[in-house]
Amino acid sequence: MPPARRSRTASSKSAAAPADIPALHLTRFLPYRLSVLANTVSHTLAKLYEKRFGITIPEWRIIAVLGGGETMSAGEIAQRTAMDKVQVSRAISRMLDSSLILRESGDTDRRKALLTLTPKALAIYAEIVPMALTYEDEVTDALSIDERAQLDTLLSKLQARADQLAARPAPVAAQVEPVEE
Amino acid sequence: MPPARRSRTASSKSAAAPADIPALHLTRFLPYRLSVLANTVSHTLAKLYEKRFGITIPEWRIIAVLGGGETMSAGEIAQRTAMDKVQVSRAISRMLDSSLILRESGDTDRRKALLTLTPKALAIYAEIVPMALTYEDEVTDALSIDERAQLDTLLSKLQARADQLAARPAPVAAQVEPVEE
DNA sequence: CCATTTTAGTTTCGTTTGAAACTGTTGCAA
DNA sequence: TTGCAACAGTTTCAAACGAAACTAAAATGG
Repeated sequence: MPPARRSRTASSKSAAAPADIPALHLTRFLPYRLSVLANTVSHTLAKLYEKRFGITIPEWRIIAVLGGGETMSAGEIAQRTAMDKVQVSRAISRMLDSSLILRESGDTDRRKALLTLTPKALAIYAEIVPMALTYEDEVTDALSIDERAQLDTLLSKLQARADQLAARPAPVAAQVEPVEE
Repeated sequence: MPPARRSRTASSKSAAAPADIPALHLTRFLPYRLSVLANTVSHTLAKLYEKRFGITIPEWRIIAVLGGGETMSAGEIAQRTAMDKVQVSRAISRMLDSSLILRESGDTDRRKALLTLTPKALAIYAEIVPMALTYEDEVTDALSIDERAQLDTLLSKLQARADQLAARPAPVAAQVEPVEE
């Protein structure tokens, strides 16, 4: 069932009486729901990774993109994992310490370091991928086949829109001085 | 279109050759997609809140649940916002500093503090709710009416399942010693 | 060529986080 | 009662984070 939509009456700015302010219920607020769901899922998975392999989510992501045996630069990893370069840099230095990754500076461009997984990391990859996919399956088991396809579509559309809105410069017009009582 | 499902061949544990390991593409991996989407959305919204009102997401959530003018304890807030008590405690102390919240210790139970928004915070509530709903609308504008209903259903089902899986005790059987090369 | 800008990645710094320990209060039970 | 467990909330400490400054190498262009 479509959620009952709240009415959006104009709000009087100084109202201490909450009566005419449109209500917002967090539990029906999309950003909140997404955040809670993503959190639950990530957290569960992170505990699994941590317990079994002692790695964090950033490290797992790097293993995931390099798991095919490819070699790439930190920048490429950042793009593919949607992490920023600082996060990638730190994860890589942790992985160097635990010899999960190999770094050799590029031949043609000495700024770019070529990164490859070590056999140790590849062994983790081989074990962690089935684990991750199993967990994903367990979650999506809550859905019918049709619903899984819907989910795929919806997530893509929402991400595209969210990206678009995120890229939009801050609404300058609404820039007013902070609220005072 | 339903995402092409990856085959799940058995993996040889020590394989340094990546050939027979089931592939995992982050961009199709549900936990990753959820995390990126939730992140994009939260981040965009957080910047809006911060710019306009100088508040963080935890503070916004507290304002959201107390915005009706109700009074409740920190514990209740924690439940309703899905934040843990530490996060709530810290947000409240920030809000006390900026006089967004009022705390009076309970009469019958002096452990529980009764929390209420100040008029200043209610004014923020009145302004922020339309902003938040507008952003939500902008995001969901990417979807048809049908799709919005689907989204509601899917998120509820996924959250229920994720909660269930999170509550499940860690798979003890899989507890093996860390991977060594 | 040399000076400037751009790019790749790292470091730093102040803040936020999460887990665990802690304080104070209430409820329960011998 | 008083002694102990459970509860509400806070503090502490170490790890993780993000933004911005920084270093080093390549590309640009006058």
